[in-house]
Amino acid sequence: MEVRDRLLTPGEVAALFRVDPKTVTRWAAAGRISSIRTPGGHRRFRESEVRALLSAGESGLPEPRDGD
Amino acid sequence: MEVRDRLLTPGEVAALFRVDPKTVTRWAAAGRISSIRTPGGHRRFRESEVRALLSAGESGLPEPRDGD
DNA sequence: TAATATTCGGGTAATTTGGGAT
DNA sequence: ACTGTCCAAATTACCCGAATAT
Repeated sequence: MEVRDRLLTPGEVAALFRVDPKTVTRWAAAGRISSIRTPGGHRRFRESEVRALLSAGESGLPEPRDGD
Repeated sequence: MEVRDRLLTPGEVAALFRVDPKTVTRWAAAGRISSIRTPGGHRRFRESEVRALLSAGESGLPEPRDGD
């Protein structure tokens, strides 16, 4: 759990998952992904969490890890 | 193996292979093709892997599998 | 301050999922 | 063994105007 983590915009997260930015907003509203709120009400997402979710697919093959 | 790879939707993969989207889902469930899951449960596929599969099998010989 | 792009909200189509029967 | 179709439920995409970000 990194203390210092780069924040991604809804548009950036959407591009990584190949979904609409509004879909990312729904994930945050449903608690499927943690989000930070700017004072203006816009959402930001932790890059480490997003990358972890992107790697958590079902491939049937072993996933490479740090240190391999 | 790039972490950041374009992702394709089940419908797009199905169109490329000229099969029903459900068939693509079965390939993913059987581990024949790796897939990423969105937090909502929908599948995404790596474009590089799909193109590799589309280019494979040009030999005219049957593909070796477990049990052959 | 102004200008542009993005991200709010809601509402309604389209797509995907999973199971089951053919 | 593999694929295409039918179904209901869930998820996602696209529409708008207004607010926020840079």
